[in-house]
Amino acid sequence: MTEQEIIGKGTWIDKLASELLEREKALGRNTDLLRVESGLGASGIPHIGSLGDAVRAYGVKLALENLGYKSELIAYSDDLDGLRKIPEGMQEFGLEEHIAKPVSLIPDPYGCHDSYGMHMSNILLDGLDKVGIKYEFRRAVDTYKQGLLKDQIHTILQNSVKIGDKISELVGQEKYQKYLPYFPVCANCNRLYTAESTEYIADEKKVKYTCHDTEIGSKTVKGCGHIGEADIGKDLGKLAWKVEFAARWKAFDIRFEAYGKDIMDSVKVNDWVADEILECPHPHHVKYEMFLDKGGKKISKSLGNVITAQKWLEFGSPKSILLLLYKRITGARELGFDDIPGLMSEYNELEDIYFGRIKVDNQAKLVKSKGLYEYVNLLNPPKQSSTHVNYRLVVELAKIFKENRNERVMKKLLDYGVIKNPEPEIEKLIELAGNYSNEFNEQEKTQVDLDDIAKKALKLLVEALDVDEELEDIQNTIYQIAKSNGIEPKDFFKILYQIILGTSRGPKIGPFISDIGRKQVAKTLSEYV
RNA sequence: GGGUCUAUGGCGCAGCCAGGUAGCGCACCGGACUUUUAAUCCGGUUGUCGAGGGUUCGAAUCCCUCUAGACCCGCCA
Repeated sequence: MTEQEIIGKGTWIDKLASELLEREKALGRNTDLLRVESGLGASGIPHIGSLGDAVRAYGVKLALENLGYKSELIAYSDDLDGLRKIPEGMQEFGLEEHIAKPVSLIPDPYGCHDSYGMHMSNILLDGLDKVGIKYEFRRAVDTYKQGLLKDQIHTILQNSVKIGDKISELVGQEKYQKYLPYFPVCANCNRLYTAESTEYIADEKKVKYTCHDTEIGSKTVKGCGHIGEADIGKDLGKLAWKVEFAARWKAFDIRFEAYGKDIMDSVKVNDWVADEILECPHPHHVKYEMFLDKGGKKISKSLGNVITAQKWLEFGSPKSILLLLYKRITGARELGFDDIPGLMSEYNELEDIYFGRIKVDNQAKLVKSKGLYEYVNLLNPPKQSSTHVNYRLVVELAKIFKENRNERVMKKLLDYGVIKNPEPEIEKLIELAGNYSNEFNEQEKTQVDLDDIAKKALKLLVEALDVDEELEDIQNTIYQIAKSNGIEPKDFFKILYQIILGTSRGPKIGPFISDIGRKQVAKTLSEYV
């Protein structure tokens, strides 16, 4: 591979940006400002996958800028979507009565935002802020209220028959051969979906509707019987997803949008609508797989396995999230909090490559790794490398030291010669790794089988540890006690590890006992005698 | 019914999207060190890269077919 074949920073993001540019040039469009878009769901608690959509779109924006173009990320909250079901863990808020209402018209159950939808969007925006992503925030509710899509809605409704047929042809959904792809919000009961559009009055730009019972999932939602007209430029109502993106792409002049494979069909239809009905070439796309929960491993029962950015950041750095999202886009991936330690180390490794401390022979791979490092730092990499401490090591130490953790773990790291000075960065790492060890290394109190001989030996050890003067050699003491009581030293050590650490192995036990404190260990052991 | 992804030592995975020496962790084996456990350190073994075909000087990587599994869509957004 030669130098000139490498585009930008050599990552998939650069390749995508360059494809986008070539396409724009071929289309002959103005490239003064290349907008990229990310949709934010607002009906449920945002998963890390929703964050990924925006983070990756931001990556493309960075790549475009790096190639010399101006770009901007629009984060668009779909807060006119109706609430379809009550999310896990939110049963107690009495949201039943708000089913089918736009999430921006439902009060915030937590009382801290102007609506339910804004509360949810805000969790995502907060996540973006925390990892350093910059964006222009827009809301569906404002977009429709201000009539920003009215021309596109008009064109779409005038062509509804053609569109309905095409939807049926492309994805096999026949619904829009019968109904208009526009859902008014009922002026009487505020519900979406119950109000069924029956007719479009093109001259007045109004949609006639009737509010009646409808099925959402397996439940029936009551309509109020209201018959009304909705002005597409003023009144609340929204396009069906199958055509809405296209309208938005044209109105906002969007040139790139990534999408998850779950909405592949919608994108296919919207691309056609944009190209053929609205006569505005659809944006460049990339499809990504969904993150899946780890099969069989229940990581966080209480939280229902939802991985939010906020939860992730209790254990991992913002960069670990960015690395996860930028290292790859293809491929199905099972994701869990137990990926954090690996990502934390991988970041350090990338940093070493970037600063030349690790040699990489393959030139293309070197460029790619360096590029990835730069993207993880949002193309603003540090001037010098940070101090590296292995995350897993800190987790192990945090497991041992629960009291005065920061101080004692730091001291151990200094003793081991892993670090030269205590640094705030390391403190943060101890905090993260400490949270991780608290959450995932719950040691079930192992049932330790002790016979009388073992108990006697244990008792002798307790007495030996529980004296005031310093012990010369705890390691040897343990060994001697085992031997003189007819226990295999191997078995005796195993018993001690089981009691102290809940595992059958561990660090060299003499110095380890000193670290924890002799008296403390004596106390723990005495509970088994 | 339509679609997407995945398949790489015993186990878990990376590498594939821009073809160029098949890698990592765990496990396993050997050695060093410690009077003796464990830990640690050093070294080592383990592969028809799911099957078959094609492109190429060269394929885990690109293309086609097949097999198995997972997921998504076929309510709605």
